[in-house]
Amino acid sequence: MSIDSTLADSIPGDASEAGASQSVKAQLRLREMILAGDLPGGARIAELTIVEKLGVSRTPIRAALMRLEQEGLLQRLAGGGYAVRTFSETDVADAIALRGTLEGLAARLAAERGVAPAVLADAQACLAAIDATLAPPALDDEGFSRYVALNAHFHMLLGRMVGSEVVARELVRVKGLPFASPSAFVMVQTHSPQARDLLVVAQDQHRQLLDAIEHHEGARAEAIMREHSRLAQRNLRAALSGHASGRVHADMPALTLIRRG
Amino acid sequence: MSIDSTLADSIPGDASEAGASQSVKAQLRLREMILAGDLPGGARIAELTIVEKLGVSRTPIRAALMRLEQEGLLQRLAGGGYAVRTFSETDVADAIALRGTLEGLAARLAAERGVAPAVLADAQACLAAIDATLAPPALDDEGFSRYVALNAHFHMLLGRMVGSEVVARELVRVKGLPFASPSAFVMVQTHSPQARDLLVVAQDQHRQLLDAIEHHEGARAEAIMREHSRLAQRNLRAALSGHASGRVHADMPALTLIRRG
DNA sequence: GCACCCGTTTATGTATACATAGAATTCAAA
DNA sequence: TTTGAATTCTATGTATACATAAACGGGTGC
Repeated sequence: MSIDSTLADSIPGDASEAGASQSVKAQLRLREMILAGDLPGGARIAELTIVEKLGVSRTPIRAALMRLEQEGLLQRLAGGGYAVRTFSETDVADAIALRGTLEGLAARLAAERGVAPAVLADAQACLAAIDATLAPPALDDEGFSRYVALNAHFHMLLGRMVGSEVVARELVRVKGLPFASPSAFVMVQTHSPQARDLLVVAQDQHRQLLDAIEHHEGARAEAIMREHSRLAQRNLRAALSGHASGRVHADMPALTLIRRG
Repeated sequence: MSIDSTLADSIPGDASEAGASQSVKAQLRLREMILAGDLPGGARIAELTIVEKLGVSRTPIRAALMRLEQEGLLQRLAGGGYAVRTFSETDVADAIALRGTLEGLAARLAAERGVAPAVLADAQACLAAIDATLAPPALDDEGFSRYVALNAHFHMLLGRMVGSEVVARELVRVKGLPFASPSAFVMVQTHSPQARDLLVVAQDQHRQLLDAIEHHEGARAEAIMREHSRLAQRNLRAALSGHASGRVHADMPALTLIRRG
């Protein structure tokens, strides 16, 4: 089971900077800068500024900017050029709901059409690994990190369970937004006492989902995934209240882009 | 009520070629060529070929190709470059289901959150116009064309009824594929006796949708939109059987891109 | 002192030249 | 004749020069 492959998709070629084309490197570095808050939300992005910051010419920069716009991180301005997009609290909630809806569709289709045994086995193995991670009564930071990676992997496998290329594609797109990803706000709860319990609940939903899919229970599978996405909504709210109280979490750079309304 | 504005969105700036930037013009012309079958499905697209065909330089061509890939009409090849994407029958069905699911989400959100009276009034006016179009007992080609335009307008208004920018955005994206649009295969049925009846059914669903939204009946609104999208599935099947029998409809250029499995 | 106009500057849009990697073709040798 | 290797050609990735439009600032006139 290749967990690391989770990180590699959505970017053409390898995600590591070595050997990647200039435009991909620029895309990665720009995204990093945006998420790190180096380019604050709403700030106008001028090509020439980026050129002298990254040291590559305008052509690959332009390509990277176009892709980041498609990704949803940038916004075209009226007179040309881009700005770092900001998101209202409602935007984030809607993005999570959108992901839940799409994952619900994916789950239903997988249940109705059946799933290749190999993928199903991968999913079972992934859930077993999550169980192992959740075994200790209290989790350290490394345990949470492991959970995040495995959780992302499981949700990626859901994309593989859908027979549909079209749906899988759109699913990847929606998960692209930094805070719409399945494990976006998990780290925020790390230091709360109920943190592990939330993950236990999530993991149970994972198991029920697989059970529903295996028994071709489409409606049940869909309902589970929708409800599953509401865990992210809860974590979002927790993250934002932490944000309001001034505690900006280093693990959650995307919080910078969320404007409180 | 500006019906024509329906056609203009999804393209930055004005859709008419005059005054548009070279890259937008190239994008429009390329899409036209693909849909017309000038660039057959699966064919590799070389930048230089397009350059000499359209007479603009590589830079705007590259931008246009990137956008068309994002739109779903082109596919990146492994060694760089693009190919005209083809779609299986299942792909098309999935795309329609995907649209139905997203429109269902939009309808539910609209119902739950409420809709601005002005937009609701626009929608009512649109439905009245459709009623007028469907009034005669038999429809000529011009009547069907009118229906298609009004139907597209109504579905566009659904995007405006969602409070959510994020959802509306994704909805536009999904409707971008030529055969996933709400009135994609309507014209195919033109010469069948039950053609008008299908539109009457669709229009009734429109009315029930608005009723559900006005009464904040979220689940009902969602269910209606999902079922509504199944009309397109039916039309798709009819179109493909016509396609199989050799009758290629001039009104349905997108059929060229669908490969029969 | 304020407003308007003109020039300058800076941004993006476009064209094109150069570099490099991959594919295809051709020639030679077995 | 077939296979392999080398060369050439072609396609994309990259850099940069040029054009144009918009915005900012300064100057002048009222």
